[in-house]
Amino acid sequence: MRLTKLFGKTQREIPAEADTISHQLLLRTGMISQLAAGVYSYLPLAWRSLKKIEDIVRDEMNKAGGQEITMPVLQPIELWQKSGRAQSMEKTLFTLNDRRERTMALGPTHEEVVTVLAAHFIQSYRDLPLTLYQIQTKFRDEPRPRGGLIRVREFTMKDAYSFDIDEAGVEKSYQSMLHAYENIYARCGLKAILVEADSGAIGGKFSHEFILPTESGEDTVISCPKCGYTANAEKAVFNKGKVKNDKPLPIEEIATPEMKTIEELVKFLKIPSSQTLKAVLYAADGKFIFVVIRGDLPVNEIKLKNALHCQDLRLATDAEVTEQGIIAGSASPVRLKGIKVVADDSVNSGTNFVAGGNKPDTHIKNVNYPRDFKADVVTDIALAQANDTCADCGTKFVSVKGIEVGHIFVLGTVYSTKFGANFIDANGASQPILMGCYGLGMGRLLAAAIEQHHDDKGIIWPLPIAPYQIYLCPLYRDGTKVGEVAEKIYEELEAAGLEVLFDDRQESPGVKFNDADLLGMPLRITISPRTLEKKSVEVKWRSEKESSLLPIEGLAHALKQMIAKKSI
RNA sequence: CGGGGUGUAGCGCAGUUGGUUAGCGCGCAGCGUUUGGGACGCUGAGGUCGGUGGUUCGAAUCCACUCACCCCGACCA
Repeated sequence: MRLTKLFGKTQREIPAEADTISHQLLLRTGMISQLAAGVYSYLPLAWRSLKKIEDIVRDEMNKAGGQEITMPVLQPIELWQKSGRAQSMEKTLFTLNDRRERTMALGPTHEEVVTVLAAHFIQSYRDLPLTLYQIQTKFRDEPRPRGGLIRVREFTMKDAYSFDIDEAGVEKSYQSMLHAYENIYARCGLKAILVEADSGAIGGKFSHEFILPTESGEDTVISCPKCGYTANAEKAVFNKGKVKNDKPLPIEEIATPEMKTIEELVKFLKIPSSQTLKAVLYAADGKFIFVVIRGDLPVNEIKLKNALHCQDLRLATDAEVTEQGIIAGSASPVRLKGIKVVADDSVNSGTNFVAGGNKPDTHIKNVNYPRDFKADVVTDIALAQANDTCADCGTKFVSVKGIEVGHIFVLGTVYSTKFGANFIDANGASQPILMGCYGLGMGRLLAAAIEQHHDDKGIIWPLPIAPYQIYLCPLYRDGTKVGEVAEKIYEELEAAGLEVLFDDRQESPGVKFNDADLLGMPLRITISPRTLEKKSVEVKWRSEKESSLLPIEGLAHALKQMIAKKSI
């Protein structure tokens, strides 16, 4: 491809709206263009790269036994009402009305449709196991699109669905997908880590996420450097330890003037925060919830949400707190009546805690569970952080931020039961099909790849997903043969099946080199009077500092070898 | 939805105690000189100052409403 013909231009300045590095680079290279919040056009360079990622994904899906299909984006809302997700996904679902005023949804994912499809065609255990997948556009009205391609409202996703007759079969399907995912990231030249995850709104038994570590990531991964335990912070369990375990003493009110936060209280009383109980007030689907947790631990709202089985969870407003007769800054589970209490199991990790007094400027000493207060639910609702200790081996956790680029679930019979997707087993009995689902965001993977592979000059494409393998960069000079030779080399390389982006612009060397670095094709070939004297061209990997000379004679062959060697 | 911010040329910005022809840099077009890390000169094109309504002799500038986009939180590939 000639740069003078390529649709899309590089730009020197960083667009003001872009904060994330991948977003900045995608815009500066002219790969994407925004139409609305979370809605983008993909220009030729981005599209080529996406196609390469698709090819890899498709290949691995096929190898894992998947069959490619395409399902409708336009879906009757009744399907979503039947699964219950019209409610649970609520505003995320894009809906529209057809001319007969029937409501349709633009598919945010395809569990409903694929289950209906499976129900149509699967009758016997002989039809199973089966894995179907598609690579296709999804629509989600995200509350907040962000970071360029990292979180968008219209995006291409590879989604696969497995169907099995029993647990053992599900396990097998799940494992083979897991391996396919690992292959995909490796083949794209990306380092993804496998973490245990919360299964979220899709529902189901257990799940894993693949996270690409990068600073601008939305997720936090907690891992144990010793035993290898790795989980999303949303899900991670940890050892909360034991704190002072003295004999329970009688409760006692103490004056704590102006002490509203745990921090202030701890300073004032000169005790560790782990010796206090913190109250956090929530509204869960509009109902008031009193949460108690040890003072040194943050609440994990995902775990809390799961414990409450609620759709919507938010902090209670000041007005709601006051309405319940609770004194903010001194809220207490002791002597609380008529309010649902959820306690983190850390309330059992010690004795004689300091808790709120539910009176202004007052706290209570020597609070013990369950002697002094009751909880409707006691479970793990604490958020794991770096330096917490591993529940398995007691080592301190480390944490890393990253972007979720893949998520796999075991669904069980959640959808098959709702949509009557059954099969006849070997004994002639009807049973619901066991399902799994496996998602992978294509555009997000592209963005994450850039996040992981760039420097201050621009992108450094991993070879397998680079839009072009080679950046051909002649430095024109009047009265020399540079132009002529470049044209010839361009034709030869293309003829040899190499992917070449030919910078045929009449620009100064500085401009060309800077664009070469910005665009980040893996190999740069420079032709100048200087190299021509030696009947050579200069070859340089974008990822490396040093360049070398290669003879023009047999160049295509030599480059192919370099590329083949790099691909291994 | 809650909190914060920004809308002036394709991009980055200035101009905002109201004052007439709205500027600068990059980019773009033409000509010339240049050429191994974003060269230089000259000439030129390009603007509903996000929108609507108001105040005023006069609004990019003041007021009201509104829209869009970005960032932080709840959601997710």
